[in-house]
Amino acid sequence: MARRTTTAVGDTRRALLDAAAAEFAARGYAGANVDRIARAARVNKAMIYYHFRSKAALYREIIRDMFDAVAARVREVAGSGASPENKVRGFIAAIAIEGEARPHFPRIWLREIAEGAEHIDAGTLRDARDVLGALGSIIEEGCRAGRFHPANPLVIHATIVAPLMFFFATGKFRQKLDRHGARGAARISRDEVVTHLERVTLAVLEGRIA
Amino acid sequence: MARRTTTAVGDTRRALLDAAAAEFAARGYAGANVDRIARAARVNKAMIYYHFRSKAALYREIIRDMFDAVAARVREVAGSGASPENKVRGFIAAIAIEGEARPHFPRIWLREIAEGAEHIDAGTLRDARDVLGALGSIIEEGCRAGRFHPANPLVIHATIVAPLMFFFATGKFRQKLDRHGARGAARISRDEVVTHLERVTLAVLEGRIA
DNA sequence: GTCTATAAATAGATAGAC
DNA sequence: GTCTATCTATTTATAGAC
Repeated sequence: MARRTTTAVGDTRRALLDAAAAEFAARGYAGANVDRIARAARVNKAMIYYHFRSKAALYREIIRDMFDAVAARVREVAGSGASPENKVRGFIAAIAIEGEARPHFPRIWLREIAEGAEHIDAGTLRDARDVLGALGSIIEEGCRAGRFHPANPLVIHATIVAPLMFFFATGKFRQKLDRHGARGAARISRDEVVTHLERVTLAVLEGRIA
Repeated sequence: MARRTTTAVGDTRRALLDAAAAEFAARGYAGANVDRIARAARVNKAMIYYHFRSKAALYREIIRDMFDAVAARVREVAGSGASPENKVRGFIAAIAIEGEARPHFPRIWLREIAEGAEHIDAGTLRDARDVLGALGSIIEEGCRAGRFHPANPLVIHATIVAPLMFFFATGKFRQKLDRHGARGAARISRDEVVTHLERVTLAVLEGRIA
């Protein structure tokens, strides 16, 4: 019997991580409240300090998990045997899938940008660098194969990642706008955005823009 | 003599607004500290409650100023006699100019998105709706003139505004990345981003993408 | 691993003199 | 309009029992 009567091992930890991600996304690092996190996780507050060391350490762990997942998926795409075109599609999908799988990631990501990556540790910074590097190598590979024109990876990165994070993070905002006269602001699908980004990015890289 | 010996009328108010914008950008609404704002403005803390009513009211005023400025500029572009193509260029320029003129705007904008526009009053919401509406009418005008293909204004908006705000807000982050192995992350100009967005957006709207 | 109780610091806000 | 002093509530964090 590997389980307790009511609670599985690690449940408290998981519940805290989930509740904390929601709280950090909604209120930011400084605005987040450990009491509220504990209450939402239906766990005693002291457990935060037992399982993690501090509010800051809890936050860093959440950040690290998110960026690790994105970086891993992107590295996998870049290292695969796919064509440069499909690697670009895979890159866009990687960001979209991870941004969607972790409902609080996009909002936390926006806040970290605003904060100048202040709460980010060396490993997470390496993740960010790797994502950018992977995109750069995909572009280079396409250029060597004579299928892509040279382009600044930072510009391509910004025009893919920013709209995607923006889209995922604006769910609430768009519903509010919809109710206030911007008819249809809420009616837009994830696929519409992804397809648009694929079309545009590939057109740019393949020099299909007059 | 309309001035006092040392301090012009309204100086305290202005100093507080500037210091507060910096504080809110760096730490978010909940994380911002009124003591720190007063200290940075070299003004007594009680002045915040005299000139504004509360921390919340001070924040709302900053938000309103920023979005009013953007909306005004965008409305001007949409209502001008320019061609649809130049109106699109004007729209992109409007966002870029205001995002650049108010150094704290992009980071505060990112945070507001993350917060689901919680601190936003009705006037500011109207601004947001008008910006989206103006872009929609520019696209419609281009379609009626047979120069644009139909496109979802929300998608076009996201692919313009998100990368621009992202670019302006990531100044610090990109310098950090640059020092950590992402060679050239800091070496990218505002004009490079704006030119890229103009080219891509017009190519999409004019159906010049295969 | 989990709980109660509480310490210690910091926050937003105001009263009242000048 | 500006300043000092202070009130009150909230917050992170820990000690210690179970």
